[in-house]
Amino acid sequence: MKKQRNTAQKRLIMDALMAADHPTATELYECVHELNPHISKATVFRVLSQYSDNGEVRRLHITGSDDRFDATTAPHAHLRCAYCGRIKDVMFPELEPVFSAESVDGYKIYSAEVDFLSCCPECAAAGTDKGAYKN
Amino acid sequence: MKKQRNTAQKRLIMDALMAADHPTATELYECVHELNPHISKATVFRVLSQYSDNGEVRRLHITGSDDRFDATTAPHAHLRCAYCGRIKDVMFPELEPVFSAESVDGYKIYSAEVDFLSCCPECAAAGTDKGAYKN
DNA sequence: AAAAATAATAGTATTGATTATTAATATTGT
DNA sequence: ACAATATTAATAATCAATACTATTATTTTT
Repeated sequence: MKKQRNTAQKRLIMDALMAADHPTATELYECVHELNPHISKATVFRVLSQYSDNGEVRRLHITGSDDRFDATTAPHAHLRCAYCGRIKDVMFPELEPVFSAESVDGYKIYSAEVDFLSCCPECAAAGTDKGAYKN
Repeated sequence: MKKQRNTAQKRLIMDALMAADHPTATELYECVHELNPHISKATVFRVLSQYSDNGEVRRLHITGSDDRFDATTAPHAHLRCAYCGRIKDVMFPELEPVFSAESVDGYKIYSAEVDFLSCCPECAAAGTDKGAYKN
């Protein structure tokens, strides 16, 4: 792998990612663009992919949305509200064996992604829950 | 929800989906197009979305690929080989509590998706495994 | 069994996220 | 400072997914 350099753009993008909440690349671009209107969209995509390849950032493949990015690297699952779209990090004991699996059916495991489609308390309180399968 | 009709196109698409192995919509379109060259790409996307909204089909958002579709509705996780891209359905006892969770942190759970990034036995044997984080 | 109402389709155009390209700029090692 | 290498901005290109629309198929009503 090519040696990587530390640039102002990368720092800006990483800082914005840590401040943001599971943004898509495009959302992060908009965010970063306000701080430095000169930054390119392609740079955001490239830097995120680079960090993701390193394992410094996790790329989330959430159904029904573009890829999202997460600066939290400790093992955790995601709760996504089907109605308002918010995503919450979550960890509980039953997930432990899933994230620590090293081999399954002869496949060597590198990492696991666990996503729950759900209804958040706020949307439930607002009566938004239709019990849908929608995804 | 609108009442749904059972059409020749839908049957064709569903049959092809069950015969195929976690295809993307485009792959499925190509497959179906050979049997009926008159069928429209938009129809494949529409029918798959319809089934997915019903819960008859699961939509998978897999890293580095377009959405894929799975006709198997019983709870199961996916093993994806980081090198050859193959996807294998898998179920083991430790996953049971994950798929049967009904509520977490006040979020009401509708469904769970579990995906393992891995190296399949064939790619491991071929020495392809680089232990990568790549996704 | 027509007519009316509704759903689905084919074909095409459009959208929008992501990737490729390339010339210019910045960073690092010597 | 110089040479080698990595990074970037800006733009163009790609391609999955969606929107649109006129037409066709199916169901329901009369």
